[in-house]
Formats: sequence, C-alpha cells, structure tokens
Amino acid sequence: MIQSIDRAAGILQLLQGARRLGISELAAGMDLPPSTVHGLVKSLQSHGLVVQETGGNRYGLGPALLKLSSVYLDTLDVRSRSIRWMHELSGRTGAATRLGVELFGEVIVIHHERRPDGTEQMPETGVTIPSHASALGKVLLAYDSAHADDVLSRPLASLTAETIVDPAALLRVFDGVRMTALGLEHEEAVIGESSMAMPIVADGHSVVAALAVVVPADEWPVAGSVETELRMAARTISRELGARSWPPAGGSQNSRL
Amino acid sequence: MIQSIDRAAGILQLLQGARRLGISELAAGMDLPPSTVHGLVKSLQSHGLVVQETGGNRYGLGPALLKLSSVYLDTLDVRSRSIRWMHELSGRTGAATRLGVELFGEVIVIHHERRPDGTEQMPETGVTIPSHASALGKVLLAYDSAHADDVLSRPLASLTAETIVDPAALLRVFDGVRMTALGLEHEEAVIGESSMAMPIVADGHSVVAALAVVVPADEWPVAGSVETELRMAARTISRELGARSWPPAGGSQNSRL
DNA sequence: GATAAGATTCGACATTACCGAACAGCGTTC
DNA sequence: GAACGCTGTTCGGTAATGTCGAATCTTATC
Repeated sequence: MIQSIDRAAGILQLLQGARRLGISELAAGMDLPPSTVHGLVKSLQSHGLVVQETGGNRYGLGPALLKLSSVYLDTLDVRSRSIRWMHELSGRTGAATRLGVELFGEVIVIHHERRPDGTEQMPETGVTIPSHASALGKVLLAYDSAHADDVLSRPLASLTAETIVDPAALLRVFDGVRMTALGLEHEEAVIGESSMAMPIVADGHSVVAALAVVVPADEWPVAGSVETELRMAARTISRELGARSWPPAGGSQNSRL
Repeated sequence: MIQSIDRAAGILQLLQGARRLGISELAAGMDLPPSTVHGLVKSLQSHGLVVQETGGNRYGLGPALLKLSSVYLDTLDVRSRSIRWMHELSGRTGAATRLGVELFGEVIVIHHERRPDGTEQMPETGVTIPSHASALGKVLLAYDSAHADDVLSRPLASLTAETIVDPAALLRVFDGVRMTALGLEHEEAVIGESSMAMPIVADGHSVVAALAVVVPADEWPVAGSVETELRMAARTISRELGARSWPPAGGSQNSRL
C-alpha cells in the first residue's frame, strides 16, 4: 500500500531472483528511473538488507535478512514443537521429513529433517515449492479456500509430466484431502521424489502448517506403517498446539464447493 | 534515508526483539501515531515480511524473510566454498566450526558445522555475537578499521567476567591479531566456551569472513595441531576465493594506529 | 450489558520522496 | 592517448505521497 515499501520489497524480490544486480538493471526491472532506485537501494543498504559488492557497483541481499529470518524461525511455535517429533518420525520411517507453511501460493519449508542414512543431503529449510505440485501444498490449500482460489486463478506451472495443471482436477484433489486429511504427490515437483503430507492444527481448528514424509520415487507407494507414523506425529503435534480435534473437520472449508 | 523505509526497518527490528507486538505497542516503540504504524505494518504484511497472528491482533516477522535469507546464503561464495572444508576441519579437530561475517558491530554466523560427536547441538546459522567478545569478531574488526572505530566508539557490553570492555585493550588485541592472523577468545562471550578464529580473504586482499573453531572451555588452550588445521583450512578457502596471499598483509589496515 | 482498550478507516494537509537533469568515474573504442 | 558511452551518484524543484488526528468498528473486560 505504501509506495516506497512496495518498491523496496520489489527490489528485494528482484535480488532474490537474480543474485546480483546493478542500479540500472534494477531500474529496468522495476520500470523506474535510476535515481529513484538508487535512493531506495541506499536506504535498504543502510539497514543491512542489501549489500554492495566489495569494490563493485552491484548489489545483493544482505545479512540482516539472515538475522531476521533466524528470529522468525524462533517465533514459530509449530516449528519448535515439531522438531523433536520430526526427528522421531524420520528415525522410525527412514525417510526425510519436511514442515511447511503457505507463502503466496507456494510452500516454504520451515524445518527439514534429513534421512537418517548418512547420505549427503542439502538442508532444505527456506526452500519454496509450488503448492499445486507438492503434498504439503495440497494439504495447506485444501484447508484454506482463500489461498486456494488465489492459486487456481492463475495458470499452474508444469514442473514434470505428472504435475496437475487442471484447476478442476486440483479441486477434486482438495476434496479428497479433506476427507482423509492426507495429501499425496508422486514425482509432481521433482522427478524421483514422492511425498505424503498431513495437516498440523493449532488453537482449535486452524491449519497452521503441514508435515510431510519425503521418499525416493521407487519406494512409492510407501508402506502403511509410514502413513500410520505420519498420522501419529501430525496428531501429537496438533494436540500439543491446542487442537481440539484431529483430523480437522474440513468438509466445508472451501467455500466454492 | 527514505523515511518510510527507515520506519519499516525499525518495525522489523522491534519485532526482532519482541517476538509479537500489537499496533499500539509498535507505535509506542517507534514513537509514532498508531495510524501511521498501521499503514506501514499492512504494507509489510502484504509482502509477507510480517504476519498477523491467526485470529489475533498482534504481528510478528513473516515467512518471506526466510526465503530471502535462504537466497542470501546461496549468494555467498565464501559460504559455498567453505562448507566442505569446514566439514573436514570439524572432522579432524573434533570441534564445532563457525563461519561469520560483520553485521553492524556484531558477527553473524553464516555457517555452522556441528561437533562430530553425536551430541545434540543447536544449529547456529543466523545467530549473532557481539564482535568484541568473540574470536570471529576480533579478526573481522582487526582488518576493518571503519567498523572497528564504530564499535569502539560505543560502550562495550560485558557478557562474562572475561569480556574485554576497554577500547584501548581491544586495539592492542587487534594489533596482535594482525601480526599472527589469529583471534582468540576464552569464555568472553559464553561461559564454558572458547574459540580461535582466522581471516578468510577474497579477491586479492579484502577480508570477507572469519573462520573459527569452537571448543569447550576446559579443552583450552587447544592443541597446536588444531591451530595448524585451522590455518590450513583458512588458507585453502582463501586461495580458492582468489586471495593473492595468506595471511593477509594487515600491518597498516587500521588507520588509527 | 456497559465500558474501555485497541485496531482500523478516512480525508485534509504539508511533508516527503520522486524524478529529470547535470556531474563524476570507468572502461572501451578508435 | 583522447573521446566516447555507460553506469552510478548528487542535487533541487515539484506535486504526489505518506502522515496524522479524529471517527468508527471490533474485541476483550468487568
């Protein structure tokens, strides 16, 4: 709403896509005169939100963002409560687990527990995945009609041959998710990777996050015991967060149905 | 420089300190009328930089920060180059290692390698430590006179009985750091914890980060082999980043001497 | 059910940030 | 080696913009 904040956020967004940009590149990207962009960038720089390349004239994201995000993660009750159960869940199932929340039509991973076998794995905290192509996203959207409408109103990107790009098909998927409190995905985002997710409920009924088990595609479908373990973890975490019932009553959450 | 961005950054800073605040609390903290703060907060909210407590009227930091910081970490060449050597270093020394950069008189940890013994340890990436009370900070300040002056111009907080709070004493410490390319700290920030740090150099001469080995205080002073390992790691990483010489020639970096 | 505290909306005002033009600093080209 | 062009930066006039006070609405408290 406030113009200069909108523009500042736009600059951060641009720098998020292209790691380093000069003033004129930013100006072109924002469709603004360079002098305007210069003022905005300098303001952001003075707060450590962007930094100037040493000795250069290009800018990138700054370390203050890391501190802010570190505090953000600490403020999430869902996350702190989930960590030990996710560790347990990964141990029991031998699979990686992810905890995710909604962010503008995508899912952002707020905690990632590695597969317990010692293989080298990227930490995925902070990674974003399109909602319509992930188990986490399907669960989050199924219980959040406002965001679901938003996502479905735009064209759905196809990431693999399996990605669901038909809005009507996705709506049917959401129906299924609400019936079973279970979201599935088989090589829809990344080839060779499949996952299963369930909602995390807090303060009565609201779905605040989703918890997923991620397995290699050749282990799909997973054993029934994995689903049971996931269900127990999701229910336990939800109870600790003050959920009145789990699975959540989701029959009429999506107003469009 | 731009007022509304300054204020927006101030709001983020306040939310960094107190995890959740209402509009009027923020207004009090910023010494501004509530309606003004409301506009700023709503703008930040529309970009996911802050979020409103579900069903409540308080605000906290938002998930967009996590995505931004995740990209920030990816943009750091120092970090990506250091990770594998830090893993190696932790393996050889049996100690935790940290990589840090300067942020407004503090050090922010941009990568943390756990001690290899299986004990439960917090991930520390994103944590900040006062520069004057850490080995990382001493190294960074010793090679950066501008920030050193800035830090010394303000009173130095005492974190433990060992914290150096006398500016003159710190300047002498910096001299020593530049002679040996080695910063030390023994229970100056956290009781029971000691560390040793060395500079990481990139693009010729500029010190862009510092690398530390962290050990329990009762293992202090560390064996000479640890210092050797650290030196080799710091030199190797620096060379990969295009350093012309290591240790850096630091004799006259601090203009005040 | 009444009261109060806080959040939110709205509109007039003047402060504020925006923009164009001029300047400076480099690297490149001829 | 000089002129050019590109990019970043500075500056000041202008009007668009964000700010602020009062009014309204919402939620918690007693």
